[in-house]
Amino acid sequence: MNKHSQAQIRAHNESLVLETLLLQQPLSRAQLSRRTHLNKVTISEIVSHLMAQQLVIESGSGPSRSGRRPTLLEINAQTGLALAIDLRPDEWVFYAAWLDGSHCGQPMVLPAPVYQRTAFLPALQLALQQFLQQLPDRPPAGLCVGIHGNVYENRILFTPYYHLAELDLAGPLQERLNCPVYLMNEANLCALGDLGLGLAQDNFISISIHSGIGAGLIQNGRLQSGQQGFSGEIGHLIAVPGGKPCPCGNHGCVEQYASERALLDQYREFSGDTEASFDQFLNACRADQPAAADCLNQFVTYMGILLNNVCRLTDPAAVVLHSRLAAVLPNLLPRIAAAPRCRIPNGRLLQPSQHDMDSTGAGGIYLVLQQFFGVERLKLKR
Amino acid sequence: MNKHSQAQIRAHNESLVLETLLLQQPLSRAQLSRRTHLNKVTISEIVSHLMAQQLVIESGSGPSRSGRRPTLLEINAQTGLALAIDLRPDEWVFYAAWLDGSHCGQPMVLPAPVYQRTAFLPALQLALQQFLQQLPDRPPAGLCVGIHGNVYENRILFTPYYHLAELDLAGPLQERLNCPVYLMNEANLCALGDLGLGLAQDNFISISIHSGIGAGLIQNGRLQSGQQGFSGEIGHLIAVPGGKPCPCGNHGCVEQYASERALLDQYREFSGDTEASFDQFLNACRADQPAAADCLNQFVTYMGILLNNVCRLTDPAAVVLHSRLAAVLPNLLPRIAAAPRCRIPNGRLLQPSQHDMDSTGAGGIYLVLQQFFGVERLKLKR
DNA sequence: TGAATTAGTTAATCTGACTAACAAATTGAT
DNA sequence: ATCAATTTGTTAGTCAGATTAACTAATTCA
Repeated sequence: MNKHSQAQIRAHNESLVLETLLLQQPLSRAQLSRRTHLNKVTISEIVSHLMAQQLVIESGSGPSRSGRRPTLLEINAQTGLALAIDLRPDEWVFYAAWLDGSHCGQPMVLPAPVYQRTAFLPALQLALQQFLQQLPDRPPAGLCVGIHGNVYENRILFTPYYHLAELDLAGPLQERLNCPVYLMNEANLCALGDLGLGLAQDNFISISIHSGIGAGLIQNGRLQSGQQGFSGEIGHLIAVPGGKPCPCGNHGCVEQYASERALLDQYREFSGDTEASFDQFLNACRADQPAAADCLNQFVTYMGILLNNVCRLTDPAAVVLHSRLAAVLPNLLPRIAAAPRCRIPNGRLLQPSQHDMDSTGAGGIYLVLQQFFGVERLKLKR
Repeated sequence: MNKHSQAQIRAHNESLVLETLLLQQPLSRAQLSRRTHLNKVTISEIVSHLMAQQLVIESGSGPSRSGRRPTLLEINAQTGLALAIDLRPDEWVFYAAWLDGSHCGQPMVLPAPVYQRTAFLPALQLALQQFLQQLPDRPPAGLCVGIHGNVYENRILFTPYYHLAELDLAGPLQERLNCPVYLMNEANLCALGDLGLGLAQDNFISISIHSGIGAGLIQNGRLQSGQQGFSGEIGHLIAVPGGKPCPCGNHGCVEQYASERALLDQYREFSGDTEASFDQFLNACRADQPAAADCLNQFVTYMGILLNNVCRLTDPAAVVLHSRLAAVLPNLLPRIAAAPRCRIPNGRLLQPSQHDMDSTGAGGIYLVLQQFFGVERLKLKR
């Protein structure tokens, strides 16, 4: 708990007004007053302050059945940019959005240069510079960098692909951009992205399947990252006691059975095509080839176990699945949900991600805006 | 987010003062001012209000190196009683504590009468009446009833032992006692009890092993009970795909391998003594009998898997184990923590429960006091 | 005995939300 | 057209609660 005093009331109520606007804009002062239960007068004061800061603008007047027509208020989205970068193993993706979360231009994709550790930051700075030049000239509200690995309080603890542990990315970028910089685990960002889209409710878990398997856990509308930022490492839940060895040192981790890498290995073995690519596997799935179908059966089984375990422990309202498989195979999710071992509680949803902007990027934007506006919840405009 | 106004500031700051006192009493007004960062004057006002309510008393003066000696303040523990009941399958236990969490007399234990559903509430009312007669005559601050089963927002959804689903316990008790009544899952209460003892930090998980296996999940100092109060059902994490059938409908739930019931079944099979009791099993463990040792080996293995799965998903700072086994076998916990599959993150603690008051009861007291004082955290006096 | 120090109180000020009264704008009935 | 009814938004004044500054009270130590 923290001390409260007048100044904090004002800050809090200002955030409340912003949050309400961000979730339901456009709104008039009168509507804001009704929704926040703050007095009309208070709302007017707060709004004029926010307008002085250029955060809010009047955007015309709304309809009325009888009585004076309301002056509509909106977040002044054009005054700043939220930035996000997804540092994937194979490519770097740069995202920019206006302050309401709507895209600003297209994401920029670069093939990931494999640099030594010391060259990493300069390369990133350069790429970022290049990206910024394409953008309208607005002060950045913040930058969020999605890391495939473990991050805790802006420190990188471990990355499986690059060797970034303890490399200070945030400091130099912060200095260069003159805005806050946040580092965050990629799966956690996916969860924030789902939250921002309003796809899922206050309690859900967002599962990302790539070459590994990770998850982000949202409880009571907040991301739970655990004591050291290691929560959601569900790729290393043990699905098969004494099963296949995993680089983590254990045996039988789900990641060895249901990740893209595991599926591809399996497919290569079953099909005899030792050079097959993941895309070829996807095509084989679509074509219902027996080798691919066997792989999928196995995938469904292990996903069922994984979902059961996750749901039993945290009782989410929904599970969102981020996977190239789900995008390609429309009946995959129902199959998983119906798997005998899945046991997703009655009526709970297993749903695919629905971002047009990639989820990690959307999550980064969400985080930046959350911090910028000092707000717990908001909605990203598409 | 909620609107803030002057009245709420005062309520919040009053709670802040109470919370600080509850965690660190006795304290002087000056110390309170320093710890809460509230002004001396404000503290004096709040304290005199709390004293008028009989919640706080002056308890003498403290030492001083130089200058006026401070007047020490304490929670006025004797003005009310917190009550808790643990409705175990085999017995009912009634607890009473003063407002600082210290015991008031000994818990009352009754063998659980197996009544029909309709007779349950009258029997409970009668027993409670009897318990209250032994207690000093103070107004109850609240009553918490620990349920072995699923509870959500004071509604009982499912109980494996009694048939209490949708039976309204809270309403009638509330009316009789004239104080708030809370129903809560037993494993969740254990976790609150551990929190109250200060045994564990802000992120931990508390695992209870009886005939089944349950858990309570504390994140950021708050109990996470999931969307429908079903979180922590870890007895039904799948440890062995396609393993032993479980009444829940799945196969291979940990509960079928590491619960007291599972251990006893196993021991009866291994030892050939089909009538052995759990206490006999415990004795056999202490005596290092081969059949018992085999059971324990299996237990250690499955607990290792369970702990790995739980820790990977939620990244707790500690795991507290509530089990008769742990109390009896001092080297059991180190063995589990060292199990090859346990993978509790470096330096994280696996520790036994340390309540002298039973954990469920302590958790009930914690919940009642939390609500009574309107406070997030507090410390139970032993 | 008095200087230094700490605890707690009193009186006055400041900030922010609220109330009441009003002006402005719009609909719809006469 | 005109006026009543209704809704929006503002202005002026009040109230609650935290803060500041200046005080009294009590204690240690030289």
